[in-house]
Amino acid sequence: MADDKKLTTRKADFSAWYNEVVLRAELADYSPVRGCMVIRPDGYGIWERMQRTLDDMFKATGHRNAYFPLLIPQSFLSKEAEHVEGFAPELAVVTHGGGKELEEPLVIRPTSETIIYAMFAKWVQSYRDLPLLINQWANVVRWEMRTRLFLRTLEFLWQEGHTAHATHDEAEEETRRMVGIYRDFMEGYMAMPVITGQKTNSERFAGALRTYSCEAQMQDNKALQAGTSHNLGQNFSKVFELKFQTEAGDEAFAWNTSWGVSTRLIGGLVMTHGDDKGLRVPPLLAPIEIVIVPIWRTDEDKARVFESAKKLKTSLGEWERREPNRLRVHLDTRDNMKPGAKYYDWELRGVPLRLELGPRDVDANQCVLVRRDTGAKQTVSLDTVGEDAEVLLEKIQDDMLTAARDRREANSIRGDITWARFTEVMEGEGAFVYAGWCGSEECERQIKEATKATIRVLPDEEFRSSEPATKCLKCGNPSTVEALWAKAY
RNA sequence: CGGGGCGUAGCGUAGCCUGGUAUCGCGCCUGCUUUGGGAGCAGGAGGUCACCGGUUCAAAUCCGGUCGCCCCGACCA
Repeated sequence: MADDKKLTTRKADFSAWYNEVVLRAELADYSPVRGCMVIRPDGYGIWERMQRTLDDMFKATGHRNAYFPLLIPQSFLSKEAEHVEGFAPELAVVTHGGGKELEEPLVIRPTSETIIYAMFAKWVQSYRDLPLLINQWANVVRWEMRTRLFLRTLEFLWQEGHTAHATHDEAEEETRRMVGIYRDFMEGYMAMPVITGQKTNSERFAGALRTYSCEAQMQDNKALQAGTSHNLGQNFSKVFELKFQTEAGDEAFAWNTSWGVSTRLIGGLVMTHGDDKGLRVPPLLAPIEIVIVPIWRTDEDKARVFESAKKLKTSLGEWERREPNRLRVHLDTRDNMKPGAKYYDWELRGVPLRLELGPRDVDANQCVLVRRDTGAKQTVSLDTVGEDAEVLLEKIQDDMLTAARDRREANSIRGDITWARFTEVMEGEGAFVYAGWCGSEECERQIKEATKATIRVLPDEEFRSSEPATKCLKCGNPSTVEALWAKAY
């Protein structure tokens, strides 16, 4: 780095840029164990806001939290054939406990379907016990070969929802409902637009009937699978004997769903909104929404600027918002840094709104508000700064979503596309390509082999092209469904 | 697991080829002056040179081995 104050630019090296932002904004740090990470307070603060919001959304749709154990008997994993096949390569297995070799090894959960449905089987007897709507916040372990901060680590934090229903249709409805909730969260809070749709069989969750996904486009035009929701059918209920007596008195297997999002979302946030100055956090998820930077020249100035700044922090902190939350304000009192250095520091950390207050401002009963997303400055009266800040924060939130959506659309290609053009795009800048697909796994496989692009989803109706491609991207046969192709994280 | 790179102060590094007890920058501490876009000066603290073994009067440096981490590929939320 020629100038170690500056970040590597996104254009020069996107993945170096990403690592630098995560480390320097103090979201996370490497741990002594390969592939594991420490989530630092600034990163965890974002996660806590995500958790709180999602948790409220889950509760509002009737789900309740519970906690299931970290350790699962190995035999449980083996019961569902596809499931064990899918997860076997990445399991961490505990073979010893209390100084002795265990009779049956225990796996550290890579996901909790098996233990949860085994328990559900004990709890459900009658259709009156359904639906059973459970969520848990937990850590899971998957022994990945290649790891990246937040995006892929050996251990990560997530929530996994698990439900049991009396009918297929109810389970399907639940599966779709949760995709909708995820989408609302990602767009409404993260300002990260997503394409929703169904996964092809090759990308389906191990053991599911169908998998739906929310796919976001990162600034390098690669797709990030941001959340998934699975209709598990009766695959797990059959092997764990999750049965119930129907209203008519028959015995039936329950229908299950599971759905999850993880700390990977934080990586998505960085790669959606970050710029060459650092992180940009959407206001609704920002642990600090407004940072006050006081400016002074003399001791006398310092005293009255600080006094004014403290009052401002208090009054903003008590400002009523549309939600029961208050404005989250931080006053930067560090006296060993010049204001300019503080600006760079808070820009790196992504605080959405900066409030500059100097002697001249105090005299004039005003302050300067600076948007992190656009850099735009405006001078406002101290009498109205609460309203002004609130309006600006809402605007920033909206504008960030719009900007991200515009960028995604500018990097999307629709309609029939030649194979030559497709490979050129995937080898170059990349894009979301809505192309025709004949439905054969062979074409899907060949395209992946040739270009590393995969079908991210078969998009839901509202995302499909008004004039979709007519021919399969690979074989040229008539297209049976429109598919969204992209390289993925 | 293949390919590449790197381990020297909290961080980033020079020194290694050609052996002689470690350089510089940032950060940190103290003081003074500063503060509206990355402050200046002066003084100061901070090191098992990743680890183990070997060669040598002498090893960060040469030789052998081990470990770890990062990056790029095959698998993945």
